[in-house]
Amino acid sequence: MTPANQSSATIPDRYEPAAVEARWYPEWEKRGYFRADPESPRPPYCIVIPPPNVTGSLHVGHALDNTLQDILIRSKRMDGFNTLWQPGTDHAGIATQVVVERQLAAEGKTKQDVGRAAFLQRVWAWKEEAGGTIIRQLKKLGASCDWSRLRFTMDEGLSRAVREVFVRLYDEGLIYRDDYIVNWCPRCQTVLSDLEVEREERDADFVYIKYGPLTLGTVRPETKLGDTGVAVHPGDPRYAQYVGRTLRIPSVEGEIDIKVVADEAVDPEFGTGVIKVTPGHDPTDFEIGRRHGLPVRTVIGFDGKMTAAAGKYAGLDRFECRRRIVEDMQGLGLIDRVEPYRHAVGLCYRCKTVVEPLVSKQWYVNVKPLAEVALAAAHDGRITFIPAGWRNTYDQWMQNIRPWCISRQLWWGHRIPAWYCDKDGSVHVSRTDLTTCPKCGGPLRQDPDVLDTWFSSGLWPFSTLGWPDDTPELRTWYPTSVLVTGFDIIFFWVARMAMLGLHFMKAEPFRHVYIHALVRDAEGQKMSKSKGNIVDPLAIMSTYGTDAFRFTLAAFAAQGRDIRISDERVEGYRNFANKLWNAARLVLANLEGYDAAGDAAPAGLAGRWLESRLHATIHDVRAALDAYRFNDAAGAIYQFLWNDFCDWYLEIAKISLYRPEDPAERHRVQHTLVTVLEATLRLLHPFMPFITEELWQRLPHDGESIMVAAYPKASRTGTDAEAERQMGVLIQVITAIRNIRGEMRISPAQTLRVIVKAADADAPLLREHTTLIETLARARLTLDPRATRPRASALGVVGGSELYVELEGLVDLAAERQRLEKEIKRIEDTIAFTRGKLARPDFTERAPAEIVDKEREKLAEQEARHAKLVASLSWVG
RNA sequence: GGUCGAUUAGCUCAGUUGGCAGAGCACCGGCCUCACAUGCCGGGGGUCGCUGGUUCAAGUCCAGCAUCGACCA
Repeated sequence: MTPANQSSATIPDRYEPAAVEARWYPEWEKRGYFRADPESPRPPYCIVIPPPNVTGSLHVGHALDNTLQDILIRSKRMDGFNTLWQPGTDHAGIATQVVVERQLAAEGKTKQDVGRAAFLQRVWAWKEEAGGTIIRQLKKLGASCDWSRLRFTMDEGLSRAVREVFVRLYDEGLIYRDDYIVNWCPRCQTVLSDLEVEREERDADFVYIKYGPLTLGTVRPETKLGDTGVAVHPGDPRYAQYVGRTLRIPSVEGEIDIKVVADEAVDPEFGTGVIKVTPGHDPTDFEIGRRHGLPVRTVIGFDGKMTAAAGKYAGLDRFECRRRIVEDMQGLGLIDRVEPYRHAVGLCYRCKTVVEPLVSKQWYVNVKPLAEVALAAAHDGRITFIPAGWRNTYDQWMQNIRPWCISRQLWWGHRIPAWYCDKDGSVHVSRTDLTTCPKCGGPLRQDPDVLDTWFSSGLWPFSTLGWPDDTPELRTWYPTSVLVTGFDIIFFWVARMAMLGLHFMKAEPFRHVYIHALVRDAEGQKMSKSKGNIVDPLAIMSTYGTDAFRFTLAAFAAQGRDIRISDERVEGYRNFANKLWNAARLVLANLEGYDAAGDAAPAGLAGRWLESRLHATIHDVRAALDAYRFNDAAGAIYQFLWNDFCDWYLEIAKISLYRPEDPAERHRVQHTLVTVLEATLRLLHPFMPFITEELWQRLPHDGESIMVAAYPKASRTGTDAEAERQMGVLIQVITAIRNIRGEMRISPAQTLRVIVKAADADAPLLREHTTLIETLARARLTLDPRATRPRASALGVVGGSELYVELEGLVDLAAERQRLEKEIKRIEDTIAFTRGKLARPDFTERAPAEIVDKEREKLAEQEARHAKLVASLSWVG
């Protein structure tokens, strides 16, 4: 046992987080506490970090996500598990490339100017420059990741995993190339997967165009140039006569031929029930076109401008073309009418440019078979969602899953391992780079595209552990224990990790998926740079301390809710940290003469009560953590520390500490203070790692760091019902006296004289703890079983006992009369309620006997209390 | 349009098997009481969105409605 190593004289009366945080984190890291050991015989516990963008910086969402992970990891580590928190970052293909392109643009250059190799060199340089930021920030947050295992999606091992997966899926026929309609971002110059397109409601003109005998509505008149048909619902009698015919109709480009087809996809209720079919520029139309053999006519190019096929509109921006074509049609009398319309527009999730559906040749994963396995794993409980409701979201997506477009027209990322032979037209997919065609020996060129970033992060739970090699890490920690992330990422990560993990590892990548809320600002708005309502976690940490920030996040992490964060809320928990600091200061200031090694006599009533409360708290915290109820865990500790420990026990302890007539009693109190505080610090450590380490080191303790001390266990004999009951009586007595003082507006400086007519059952208890009551209530007690109520006194009733607080000369009695009347009114309401309940035969006959008995008991108590209060009215008249 | 969620004190939110509504902040009153004014003591404040239903008993279960939100199309 290490003795307290610093006297309280040197401890400031306010907790100053900055110095403490700066001291302990490097120390923990230096001592290797974060390091995981795959050879350890202890039970494994593993979390892989959802990898943040390597060149990004920490936002509040990361802070929440990683605080919760750290709470889990630290508590499990302390609890004896062989924990690995696997850190890493991803290369964020589009986002990172955009940044570097912008840097080049500032120099007046494009990436084509510098060329692919030089461009990639610049991206790597930028990655080296910016790549450390988020890692440093995670350390600032206190994250206890095993940094020696830091991985990056584009490092050598993970790149090998990516290639292995690509080749295997290709060999299994699950990866293929197809000409299909894709989401194209004209700004980023790349294709996007369905998931990477965001929807946004926008106002638009719904233009009704005359198509010969038909009229149809569209929000995209410019795509009219690409129309190769019109479609109606097969059951629509209005248009049945036209189906199958080819109409020659006037158009901006002169007369054109349009085929009329019937297709189930048309909603007869919508607009006129006729739609134009533009297979080259609309996903639905593409499908309709395929079903009816309509040709694809591409009129908008990859640059977002009209192509040569658009005739006189060629070269115009697509939106400019829209205006012009409406004008022209208006001139030709081809517009029937224009109506306002609100519809969802697809936007690039990185740059918010309106996505253009285009037909092109891309690589796809047929994820359907993988999804079926992933679905089954969630159904039979191998993967459990917490809260369970998120499984629905996962299920629905998995059930309706569509082929995953994985190629991207970017330079930054994993180059697709496919080579084309122009001589014989063959395609070769390979684990190793190829130079000559295996078939004809001719030259090969590699596919210029790279893979979707999410393709590599989908492998994360096993690629980071060494796959495709059979490593000790994989054997020890796969499947991992839990994935902690936000619901916005269920499809991007959770679903892909589940599919790929199950496919390649034949086991689920994680047993639990804990989905937490999204962090919003104080008004409940989603944070965004454009709104300027970004809460900067680093600013909060430096103002209020990392511990306060972490605790705030945990305390608000109730399941299934958004979290609104604001300075005031963090301030409250900053105060909590300060409260703990000062409580410890009080303890440390009173350890003189304390021998930690010496045996303490059994604690007195208050000590036994406190230990019982502590055990209940430990039990609650563990149960809450097991269920990922972080807010309950945080709340239980907060309540115990502030209310039970500080408000009650410390005040009681002072009696013995400040009046050391009885050294044995003083020693017992010291012992309770030290052991309870020490255990509470350990319980709190995962939430507030810094302040708890600092205080723990100053208290007598075993071991070298709280980080590697044992997480408190709730023993079976921990709770002491009798001590809780007895303390409950004392607390009620003290509160009753304080209540009279408060209501009567008697100064705290005034010692009250109180005559106690104790109920027989409680008389010994009250006699034994007279000093305790007197000190906490600031009163002088006279215990007298035969006391009569003095004139000019206030009455307090606790159980069967009566308290007479002498008011002679202190207050006017009308005030006490008022107070009594208020209390009588209140108890009469309660009695009426209870009587009403017991009067109904339905209740007494049908409710369980124990519930009815409880109600009867309650009523008796209430009536006794009422009688005493009523009787006492005459004493103040 | 489909799916899911929310609606509880002035504000932000807890409320896990149905059994007399809780917290923090804010507010009111009293205190610089030798750990802490980032504090201490006391207090007020809610038809638990609306309407029905099940039940002895509903914030809690069921149905409908209203409002808000998210996701998917």
